[in-house]
Amino acid sequence: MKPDPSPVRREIQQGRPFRSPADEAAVALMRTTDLLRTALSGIVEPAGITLQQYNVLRILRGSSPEPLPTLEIAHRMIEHAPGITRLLDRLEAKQLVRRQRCREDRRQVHCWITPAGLELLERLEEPVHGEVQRGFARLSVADDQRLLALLDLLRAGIRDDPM
Amino acid sequence: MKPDPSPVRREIQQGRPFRSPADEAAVALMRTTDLLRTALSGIVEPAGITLQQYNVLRILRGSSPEPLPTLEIAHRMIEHAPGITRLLDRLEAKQLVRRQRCREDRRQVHCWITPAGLELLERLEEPVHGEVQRGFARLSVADDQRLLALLDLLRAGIRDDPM
DNA sequence: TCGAAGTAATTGACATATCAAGTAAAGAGC
DNA sequence: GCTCTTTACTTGATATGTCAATTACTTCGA
Repeated sequence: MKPDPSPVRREIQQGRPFRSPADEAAVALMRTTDLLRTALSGIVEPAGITLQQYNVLRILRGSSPEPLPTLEIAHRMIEHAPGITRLLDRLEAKQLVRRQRCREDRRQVHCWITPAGLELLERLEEPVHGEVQRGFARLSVADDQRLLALLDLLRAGIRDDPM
Repeated sequence: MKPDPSPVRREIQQGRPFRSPADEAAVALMRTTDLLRTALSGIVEPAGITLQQYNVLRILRGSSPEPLPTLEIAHRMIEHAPGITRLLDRLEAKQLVRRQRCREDRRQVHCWITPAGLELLERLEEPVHGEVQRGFARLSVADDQRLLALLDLLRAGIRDDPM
């Protein structure tokens, strides 16, 4: 009797087994994140911002009332974002952030979150948190921490592999 | 003495702690996947295709020599892809897939991978597998399986939460 | 203090993604 | 066989992402 293919293999209807557990975990990782992103986008986008824009607002709230220079925001983002300037253009157009060229170093542009931005974040806080809680409902707190530890290891491995 | 902030918190320079372990794991998940995607894109894109296109080619190789209808490919993709038609347009332009309207059901369009597509996949096979192995080098096989199990649980939770 | 090198951010050209509407064919019900 | 619904895409409009080149400013080093 054939062994049951794993959940990931069933989901993507892959006939052959994966070449290694790491390959299977890599696919599972991307699928899972895609699902999570889709779920969170579904909460954040009705409010008129993308998940990345939401992330930028949270970063700016974190430093507020201090401003952050543009590229510092890019560095702190969850997902690598080369289009940071235009992303900020859009947030500024929606009046959710304010920008001003820095006086001490005139190459930099400082960004702040506006009161409207703070208010929007506040409105989204509970729904986003709730969605994450529901998504993770089947994992215990210990599971969350195991997952976290594995992901930390993985990031360390990906980063210092010579690409 | 202050407790050391977790790796994720240090990476995104977040001052305040996360609201729950699940929230922190969600951020870690997105960061980790972004890193992995970037690393894999770095291997696949020099060959002239995106990671999503690579994924489509692998799906078509999986079913080859049988063709797959367009939307069936979309269903099997790792990452949800509404732009499947144009994605296939690009692969067809590169002569990596071939399409033909289905005779039995003329609404469907059948897609095959071409010999050039198969050859490209073969060239990328080792580098991609190698990159995954190196990235996962710090995790044991048992770790890979733990990670996989946690991700399977998580996907199940995200899917049947009423969004 | 002058030029070379480095940084911070912007811009332009182009590729890709997203969403809503449209088209064509198949199937279901009478 | 004739409408109605559903399915399987396709298309157009628009937003967003990506990469390379450019501008403006600072810093470093002789």
